[in-house]
Amino acid sequence: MNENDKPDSAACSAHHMAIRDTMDILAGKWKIPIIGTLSFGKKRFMVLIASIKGIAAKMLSKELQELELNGLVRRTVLDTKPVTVEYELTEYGHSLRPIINEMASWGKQHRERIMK
Amino acid sequence: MNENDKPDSAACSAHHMAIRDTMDILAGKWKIPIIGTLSFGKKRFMVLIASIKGIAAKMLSKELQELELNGLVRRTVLDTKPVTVEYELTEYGHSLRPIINEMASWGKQHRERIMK
DNA sequence: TTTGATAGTTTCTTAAAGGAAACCGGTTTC
DNA sequence: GAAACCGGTTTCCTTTAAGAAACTATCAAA
Repeated sequence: MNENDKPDSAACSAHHMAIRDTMDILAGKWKIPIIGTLSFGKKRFMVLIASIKGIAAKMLSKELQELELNGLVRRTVLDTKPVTVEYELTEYGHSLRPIINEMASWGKQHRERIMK
Repeated sequence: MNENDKPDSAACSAHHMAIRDTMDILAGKWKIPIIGTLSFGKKRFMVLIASIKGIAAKMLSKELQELELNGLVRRTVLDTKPVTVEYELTEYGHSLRPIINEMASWGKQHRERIMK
């Protein structure tokens, strides 16, 4: 294979597509904070609002919907006096751990590298 | 530690920041295709334009500048008849491999999961 | 019956990302 | 001298992401 050839562009673009899928799922300002917060256990809507500094209700609800759609988060309505809603990471949601950890450690050493 | 507490919010937000740094570096529609294409070897500007389907000169040049700024890509001007410019991944650029591979494999199985 | 809590939605506005097309400066071949 | 090649930049426009603030529906306690 010559360096300047496109090597198997079909497999290659499937590769890029898979990466983009993953990026899209984690995209936006709030997905990581939300997943990070939920990784410590289930939380109600208002608790999330309070835990994630700066997030607005609109954003939280929108991002949670996307995460739920992708099967990463489970939403449970509880039959309490004022209705409460609990959000938690699914098993599948937890499967993002390795990726997130890799990104965190790369990001950390990158910051150090940039500083000096 | 109670499940509903914020556990060490300082370390936690440093963690999120590191993840965001990594995401930002890979963000945008073209970073992954560019890195992917360069991972097979150095390429000239026009070759990149031709290899990366759909990219416009403006975007390519902008994204390459960012990648260079972050030390992931090296730009070399060659003293040829019409000046040509070669772009290549640095060692540092190659250090993204593990992350990119993890994202690719997670993305692949996610796509399969969504299909069924 | 008014107030407060919960879990959102709606509306309006601004900021950032991205694309299409034209342009530019240097060089070289016809 | 005209046209072409290379590596961009500029301008203009559209789309998308995000934030702030107000609003809604349901229930329960005071």
